[in-house]
Amino acid sequence: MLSRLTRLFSPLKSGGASLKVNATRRRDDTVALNFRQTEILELARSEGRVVVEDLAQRFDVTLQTIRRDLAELADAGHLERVHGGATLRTGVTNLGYEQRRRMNEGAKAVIARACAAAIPNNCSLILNLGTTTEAVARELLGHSNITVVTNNMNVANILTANPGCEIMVAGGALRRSDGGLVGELTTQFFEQFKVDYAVIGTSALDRDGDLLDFDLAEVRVSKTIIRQARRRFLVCDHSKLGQSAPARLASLAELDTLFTDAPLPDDLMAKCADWGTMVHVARQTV
Amino acid sequence: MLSRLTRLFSPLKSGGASLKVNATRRRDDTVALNFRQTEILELARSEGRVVVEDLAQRFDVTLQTIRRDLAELADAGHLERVHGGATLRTGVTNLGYEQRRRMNEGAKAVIARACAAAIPNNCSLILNLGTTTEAVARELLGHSNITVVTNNMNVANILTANPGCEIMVAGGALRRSDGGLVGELTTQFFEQFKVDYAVIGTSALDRDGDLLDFDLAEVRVSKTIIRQARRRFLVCDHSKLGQSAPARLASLAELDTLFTDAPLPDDLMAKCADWGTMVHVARQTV
DNA sequence: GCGTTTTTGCACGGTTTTGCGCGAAGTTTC
DNA sequence: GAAACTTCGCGCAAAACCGTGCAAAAACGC
Repeated sequence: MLSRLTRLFSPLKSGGASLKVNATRRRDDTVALNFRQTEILELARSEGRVVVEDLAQRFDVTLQTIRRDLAELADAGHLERVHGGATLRTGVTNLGYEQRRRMNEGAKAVIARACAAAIPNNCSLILNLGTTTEAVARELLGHSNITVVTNNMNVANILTANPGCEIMVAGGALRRSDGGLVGELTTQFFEQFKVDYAVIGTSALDRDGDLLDFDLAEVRVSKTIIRQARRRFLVCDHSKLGQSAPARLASLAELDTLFTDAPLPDDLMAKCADWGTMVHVARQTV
Repeated sequence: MLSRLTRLFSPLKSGGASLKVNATRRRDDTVALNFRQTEILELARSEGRVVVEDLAQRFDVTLQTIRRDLAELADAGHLERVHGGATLRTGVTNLGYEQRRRMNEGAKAVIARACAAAIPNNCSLILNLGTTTEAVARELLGHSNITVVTNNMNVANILTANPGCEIMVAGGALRRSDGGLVGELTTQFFEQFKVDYAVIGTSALDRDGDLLDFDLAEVRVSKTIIRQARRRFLVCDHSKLGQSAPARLASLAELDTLFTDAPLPDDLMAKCADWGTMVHVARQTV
């Protein structure tokens, strides 16, 4: 812990003529990053963190080389070095949230990929709160000429890496726990838009096909989002199935497509067929 | 084969002092790229980067030739040379902002400290764009029970570390270069608030006491911020003095206090006295 | 065709980057 | 709280990469 703080307060040493720098120095004292460093930064931006060992393997270089890269990126203020790797410097680091993000990481990724594949270029969409919608943002990094409206600061951060994406951040009260913007003002903000697609997540999906959540303020925002979109996608991994939460957000009946990673129970499947809600079960591509 | 095609692309070699440049020089001092260079540039644009070795193989020329090409493309400002190849200039990294943040780092810190000292606990305030206002946010980490409304994502990130601070993020279009939220929607958002203090920065402060900036959209937002606050603080280090920028944001006359790090010229000082604008010159504490 | 200009290839010395070994610092476990 | 294990940073030597001068080759103008 202390080590992290020391790091924050040590950039003075790089202020003057720093010695061996593994990247070419420009006139203006900024540094042109080499290939690997650029890519590491991209990775960090999309994943939120990078691990020394993984990077070494990925680029087929030794650990020392990666460490040098990370040290430079940290010096330049782009990353924050931590034991074993590096993270983005964004302050929104909530332990519980990080944990939730890692849960079913693989499942979320395949769901997100399927969802992103259903979203064309040249369109507008809303991404709301949730770790799965963040995964969708990551999969949208390759899309071009899209406008994304979001109340999720993490989504906004991720999508800055995509120059072909205009980002509109919704106003509102910032929730520290997950970087979410919620409240009356957020609702008002979304009311000023009408987009082609909405991608929403949920805390729970019960047997009746109802989407449930814990925070009433968040639910109000989500309801508005659903209202302001032409097509509505739900991204939701199997762990949410059969769970419960106090606030009702919507019914699957109101949505166009559900992207998930495991087949629904037969009765729910039948209901979806009734409602005309498509169900897309994404499969792990080994 | 390719070398023969090169011919086709080297017109107008009309004289001028010929340096040793591997591309023909035109009257207007721009350079006509040869066939290979054009294609390299295209490749770079589509791939994001090019590798010396790959290019040499692709064009069936030696490494030196490619290096010469890249050197020229870099000279012309089209590419950024890095070890082993070259990347697009507008890479993923938005330097420039980092750089600005580091300029006069010390001065900004003392200015920010003075400004934060003038802000009590239990109040509401707006922090707008600018690296100096970010410094203020850092100095506000110790305050308690404050509400901060901001259109600066960095400020929001910084203040998440202060649990005694409610953060309201303004909605709007996200500007990648500095994490700023600007535009009509941002203005609308601020119009819904009335706060105790506004802390604003500026790109330039001229001899007439006018605050100037480059981006008109940003200026509109700033004007609104000034209107929605009971007391207005300007934080502005000495490097901004006497600078110029196209858009007029406000006059010192409209502000309550200026926090800076060097005394103003006498005439401007007199004007401030006239206007009742306090000037607080913060001193470096060794 | 012949002189001139431009471009390319080759050789060489200098610079940057990388890998390796080692002691120090940090993290985990019991 | 101490031992076992990782991870880290640094110095040094090898390897890869870079720029430059010079001569051969190609293309051009007339």
